[in-house]
Amino acid sequence: MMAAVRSEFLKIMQERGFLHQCTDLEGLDKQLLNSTVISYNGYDPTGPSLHIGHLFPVMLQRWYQKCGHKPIVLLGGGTSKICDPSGKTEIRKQLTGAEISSNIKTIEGVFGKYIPGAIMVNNAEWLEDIKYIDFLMNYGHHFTINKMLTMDSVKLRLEREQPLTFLEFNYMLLQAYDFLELCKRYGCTLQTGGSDQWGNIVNGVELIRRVLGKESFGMTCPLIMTSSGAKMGKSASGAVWLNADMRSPYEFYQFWRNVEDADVVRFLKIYTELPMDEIARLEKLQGSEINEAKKVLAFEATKLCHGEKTAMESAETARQTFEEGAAAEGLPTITLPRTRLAAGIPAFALFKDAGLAASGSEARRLIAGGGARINDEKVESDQQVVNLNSLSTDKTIKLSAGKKKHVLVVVAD
RNA sequence: GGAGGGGUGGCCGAGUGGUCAAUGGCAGCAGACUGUAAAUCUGCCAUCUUAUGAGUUCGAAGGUUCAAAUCCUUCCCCCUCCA
Repeated sequence: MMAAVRSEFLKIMQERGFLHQCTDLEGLDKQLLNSTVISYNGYDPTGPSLHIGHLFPVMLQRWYQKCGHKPIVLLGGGTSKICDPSGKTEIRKQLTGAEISSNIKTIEGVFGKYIPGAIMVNNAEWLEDIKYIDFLMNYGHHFTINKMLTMDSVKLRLEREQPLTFLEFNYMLLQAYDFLELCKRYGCTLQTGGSDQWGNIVNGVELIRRVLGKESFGMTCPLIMTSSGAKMGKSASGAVWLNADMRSPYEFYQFWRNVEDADVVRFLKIYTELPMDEIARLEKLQGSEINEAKKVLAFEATKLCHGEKTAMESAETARQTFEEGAAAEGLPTITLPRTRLAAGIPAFALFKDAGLAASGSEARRLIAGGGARINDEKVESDQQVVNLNSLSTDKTIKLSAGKKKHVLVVVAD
């Protein structure tokens, strides 16, 4: 059983399911109790937005700040050029400098929302100018190949007989160096991360001890999977991004609204800031009542990401759409010129244009499978023509692919 | 450097001259059942064009053949063992 912790932060981590491993739980607890501790969590800007998978450490850092400590958000502008082999079975494509800096630009805003005022640094700042010989001389002797080979990230690749390049092999050294650098610059003594980061984190703690003779800590969160074993963050139509221009708040809301029963409570603890006793109350719900808990989850999570007003709008859109079967305004929308509609559009083409199918063929398949509806009426043929007569009284056409995906077509004069 | 094994659709993995756009599993999509859940059952699932259609696939390029993912040649890449 885990030792009883006394600091507010660790208590929260424990009861909400954030805690997986810690290099020295008691020691860290004491530090947190006695002083303001500075910690960091690294994010590699590998995409143009963070997605739900990133939210776990973000929430962790948010709590950390709330508990009166100082979180540093480290953007891996330098390390993402290398690709972390941790948790990956094969090499990922390398990013160019331009991609990385454009990613950083779009990602930064999200941190501002979740962890306002956090220190943000980019490790390119110190990694870019590293001199190879100097680096080897100063730090190379602190690492042994023997130990590096025992690291899961390395061992796994070797066992699976998948190539691990020297480039990737170096990732852990650079991450350890990051921690050391942040310790020197900001007095950072705690690194957090996902459980796949454990090896990298431990290396950093070790390096700090050897180089600075200073104690530091590492803490990881469990790898979050859905109950059915899927990785967090993907939905039917791809990653669930946090940036509103890549995934609308309504869709973000729907992602949470649609989680499996078995995940609701766990997600409430992690992805919302609802008090524990409130969560305990929701936990007691049974059967279809669980939908209430899902609504709370969806609303709270959306509120954190997109603000309360938007969350309410999303909830309302969902309510109208699913509980009233209406064509709610907040649904994703496409606009068509009146002339085009007047000329008549075959159903399959319209579904394609609305983004409900990736190609004409896919739209045909959807229609053939009986999953396509126009204004809630099943589309019988892909040749069925949609024209001005299809407009409902409020000048829109509601297209549905399956029961959950709806798009409104509005006409522009 | 030598010997051997291998590269097949998002992934795993069959197929070793025609019946192969390619068995099966996973993932995905849709339908039924439900609670906007899970499980289960059913259908779809390389791609594309308004289609009982089409040009293009089995690492790459050539060749043999009426006919190739399957045979031959060259090349690229990966793995194992030996040096």
